[in-house]
Amino acid sequence: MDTQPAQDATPQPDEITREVVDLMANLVALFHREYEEAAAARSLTGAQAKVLALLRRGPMPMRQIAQTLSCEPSNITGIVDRLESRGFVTREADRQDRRVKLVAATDTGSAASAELRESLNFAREPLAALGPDERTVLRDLLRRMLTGAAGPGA
Amino acid sequence: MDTQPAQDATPQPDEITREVVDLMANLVALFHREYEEAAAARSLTGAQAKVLALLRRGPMPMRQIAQTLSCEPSNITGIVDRLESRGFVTREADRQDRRVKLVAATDTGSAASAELRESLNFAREPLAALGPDERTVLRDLLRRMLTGAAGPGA
DNA sequence: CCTGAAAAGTTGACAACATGAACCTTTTAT
DNA sequence: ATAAAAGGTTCATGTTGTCAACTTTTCAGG
Repeated sequence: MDTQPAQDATPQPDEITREVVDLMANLVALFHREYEEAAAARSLTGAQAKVLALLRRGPMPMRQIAQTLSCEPSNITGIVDRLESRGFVTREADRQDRRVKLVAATDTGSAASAELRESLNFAREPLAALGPDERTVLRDLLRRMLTGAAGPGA
Repeated sequence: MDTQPAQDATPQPDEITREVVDLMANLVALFHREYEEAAAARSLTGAQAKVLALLRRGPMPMRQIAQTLSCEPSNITGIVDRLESRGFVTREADRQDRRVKLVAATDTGSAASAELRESLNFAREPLAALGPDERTVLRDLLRRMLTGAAGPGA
């Protein structure tokens, strides 16, 4: 295990970084599957669950939803259509700017979202392998990673 | 900081766990977006890139691909169709069992996959916030989480 | 005031992904 | 030899995603 010097122009990623990326990819895949499953168990798709989760803090304009999820506004139209037709959200025009449609979760929607969130906390297998102290360390590391990047606050 | 005793039947998730789950969800979203972007930059979809990544270790039957990605075999048919039509993979019958179709990456396919993997290592913004020691700690934690769960080995 | 540019959402066409049922081929068991 | 089972594919259907064109509302100049 000789430490190889970073060569000239290419920022050669060290072994640790490479492995962390791989592990992360696996964890992301696992997380993603479980999220989809948990959503499906409540007859929601992943995308619908994500939108519903965004509305936990209050109503939000279509455009902002699209920006937060990094997709086209026209895509959100369809997702909200389906959520609305099932009574999970409502659409109403903003008083200040009538171009804006504020999407708000109904009680049913909030309940479904909260329930899903709770189920995630419990079903999350991977975390079971870590003790309290380790979770704290993990939390701090994740915090650093997220605030350093595109941290949307809170 | 009083340690609250686990109450009776409900495994009340502590604050730390809850926050870790939330952070994880954000990180997963970020990772996912970047993966899709990196794949799109090589005119691959996320699903296609995932399949191609699976073939890094050698040819694999359709069914096994489906199982690994937790989806229906019929879904893989389409994805492999598109990869094949672009020369990224080949399909050939297994000698032992001619029902089985072995999907193998072509040179072009392997190159694209490797390139994407490399680009991930470098583009991974969140990791930039962590120093070498912290990455090591993170790696160990992630390892524990994955081997404890449904670790498919390495 | 009025006209035109810009912003927010929606619509329509289209491709990819995902599922489930029905089907064909090959293997395996009886 | 025949039936059951396993691996893939096909078809129908629904959701997600993009892009371009369009409507409505707001805002900026003249």
